[in-house]
Amino acid sequence: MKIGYPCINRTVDCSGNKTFRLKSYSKDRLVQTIENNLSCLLKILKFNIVNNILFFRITSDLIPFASHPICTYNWQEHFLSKFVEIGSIIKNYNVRISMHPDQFIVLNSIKPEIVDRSIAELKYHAQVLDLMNLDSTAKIQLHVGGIYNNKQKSLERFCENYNSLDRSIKSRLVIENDHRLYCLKDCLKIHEKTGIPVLFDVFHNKIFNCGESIKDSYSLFSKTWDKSDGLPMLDYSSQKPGKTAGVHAEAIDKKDFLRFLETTKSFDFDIMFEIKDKEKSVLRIMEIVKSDPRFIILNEVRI
DNA sequence: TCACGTCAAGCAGAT
DNA sequence: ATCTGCTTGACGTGA
Repeated sequence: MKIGYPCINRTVDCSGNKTFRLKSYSKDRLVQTIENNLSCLLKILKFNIVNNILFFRITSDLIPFASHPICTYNWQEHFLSKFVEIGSIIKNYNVRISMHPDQFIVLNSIKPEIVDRSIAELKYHAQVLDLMNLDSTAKIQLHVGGIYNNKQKSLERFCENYNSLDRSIKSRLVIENDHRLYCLKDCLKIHEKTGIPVLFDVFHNKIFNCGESIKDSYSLFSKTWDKSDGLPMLDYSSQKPGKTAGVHAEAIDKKDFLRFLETTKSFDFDIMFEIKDKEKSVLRIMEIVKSDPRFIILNEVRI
């Protein structure tokens, strides 16, 4: 069991998700931005390792415009040695990696051009992980997509489009229950048809579910992960008090999380904290869970 | 140097 | 018709 956080670290003195406007695109600007983002990613990973944070979500902004037609530069080759270096650190310290393409990626869209763009973006994500030589336990998590007034048809369209994907994408793609359209049960249906693993979002499930009992949820989603997929992944967050349902909290609610650990003590998975203050909440929780035998702890790491 | 409108891209429900 | 939330900031123009 590992605990991680997504994309951004506010403690290190760099920003690993720098980008620029499409209007100001140039090869030089691209190279310079990627250079910054990759160096910062390495810095964040080292920070994480020293602090026993062994799960991390890499930002989709790593390579700006990677799947946009404007980007014809071979960044893959130009930065190959950097990718390999980062990948070695990840593997040497047994770090778990995920990525989460953003809301524009809709594999079950009714518009073919959106599906095409989405596949191009998935290809970019898979490529990043491939260039780092990571195995199939490094995952790309995606929501099922839209409903378009017909959930059954839209669900089937997801399965068809998933089946047509390259092996390199399929081996990394997992689906996640969202907070208003596709519940855990829907995702499990898709798993039955395609074999795709299901990532469980505890917070989304609280806001929107199809009546699955909490206890069942953990064993049901865990079973969708094969040995080659690694430990099941789970997204965890708390509601920001006084905000509309679905808004993520600023910091982790310690009591709520300890209760969660208690109810799930017969399971093992990797937990992603979707919390605004990122690594700070993870560090606070790490202090508490250090003694929990389920957690993987590195001792006295120098890097 | 700073504030703030806007940024490649989608969807659906709320306002 | 427009805004909100989604992993979220950060770019860059205008003063």
